[in-house]
Amino acid sequence: MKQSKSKHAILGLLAQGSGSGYDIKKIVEQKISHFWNESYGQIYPILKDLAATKLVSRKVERQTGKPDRQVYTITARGRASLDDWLSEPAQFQVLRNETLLKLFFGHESDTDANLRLIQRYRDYHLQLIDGCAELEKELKRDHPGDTDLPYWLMTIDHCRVEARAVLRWCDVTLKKLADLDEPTRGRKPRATPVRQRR
Amino acid sequence: MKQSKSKHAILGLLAQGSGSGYDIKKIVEQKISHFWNESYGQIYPILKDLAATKLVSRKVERQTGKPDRQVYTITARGRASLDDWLSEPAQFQVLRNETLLKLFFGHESDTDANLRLIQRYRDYHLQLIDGCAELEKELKRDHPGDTDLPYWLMTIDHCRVEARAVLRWCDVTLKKLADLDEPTRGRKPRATPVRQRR
DNA sequence: GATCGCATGTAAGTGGTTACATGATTTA
DNA sequence: TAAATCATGTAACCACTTACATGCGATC
Repeated sequence: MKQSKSKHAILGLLAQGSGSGYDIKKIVEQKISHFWNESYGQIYPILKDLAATKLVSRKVERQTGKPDRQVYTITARGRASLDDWLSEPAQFQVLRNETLLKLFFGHESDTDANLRLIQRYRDYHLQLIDGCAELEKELKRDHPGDTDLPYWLMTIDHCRVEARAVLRWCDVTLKKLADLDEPTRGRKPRATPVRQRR
Repeated sequence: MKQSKSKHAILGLLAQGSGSGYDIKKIVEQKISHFWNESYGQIYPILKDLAATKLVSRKVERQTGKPDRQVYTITARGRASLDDWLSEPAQFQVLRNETLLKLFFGHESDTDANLRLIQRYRDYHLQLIDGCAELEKELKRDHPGDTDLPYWLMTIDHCRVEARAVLRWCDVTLKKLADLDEPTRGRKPRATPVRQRR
């Protein structure tokens, strides 16, 4: 098992506070979903593995009415492992962008499809920006004065700054696509069949 | 086998020109590496599968001195499949950003490590911008007047616009990190041991 | 009576990378 | 003579997702 990324992501979250697999999933969705994701299928086996290698400890919390919780807490060894990972340089993996892939094949498609493609991409980034604002408000409300907060806000800022840039690119690109089309068609022929090219 | 993404990526590249698995790999690296990647371990089995399902045809090209080439050409069925895929909306997958993950845990790390983290991220994006400029020049030189060119340039523009935004974010963030640190230390204590926190 | 939230987990499958095998020719 | 380029392919492995199973209590 390597799983270095997910493993350390979970370890890091536990360093910011003990919790269950269910808690981890909630935190991922709420606080870091703009740049990270984890599924239960990863989280539970990794927690088991972390416990087996003594990087975290586990204790059962009985609850009435609700199922028992397995609460995990980082150990000194876990801290050391986290610190090692944090001091290593981060990897930049090539991010696959399906929208750009389709746009790259734009000439194989038709203008309407291309416009729809970028319009959806634009909508998505608008929503992202809203989501960032929402999350920022929430975090500031729920964690005032928290020493972790400034770092959290920096990641939100990254998301927002990037989304804004992409938004502007969308506007420019929508214009370019319309211009590319203009010489060919005399304005809105509409009845373009779906499976047509050029 | 689903492989919808890689499969259609390869199909699309073949639509822009016939070629071998080796050619595909070259094109991926040269033209779309800023937002896509494919390994031989994917390419060759997918080409085999595309040929088996008649979406592409294959013919052997004998070469003297060099090994034979398996040249693949998209068929009418392949075109239809590509068109179907192009008219479907693109998916936005959550991109995992390890740098942001580590920054999110910034308080669990130390300021020097955080600064190094963002500095490396900044360097990477500077290089990316250079790479974009380089690629743009190359494509304009090698494919003047090509009908595909405008779409290719749009994807490069996306990369550049995004990288520039991230670059600015890096500068702001580096300052924020330095400011966060200032109240704690009276300027450059230097001998901070690696495995220290807070 | 349906669905949502809490809570833990597994099995099967997918999508992808890495490393390896082969081997000729050309370049450094 | 070492390494890079051309060229095709496979096997093993890994990371990750999806779907499923279970079951209680609260809300709609």
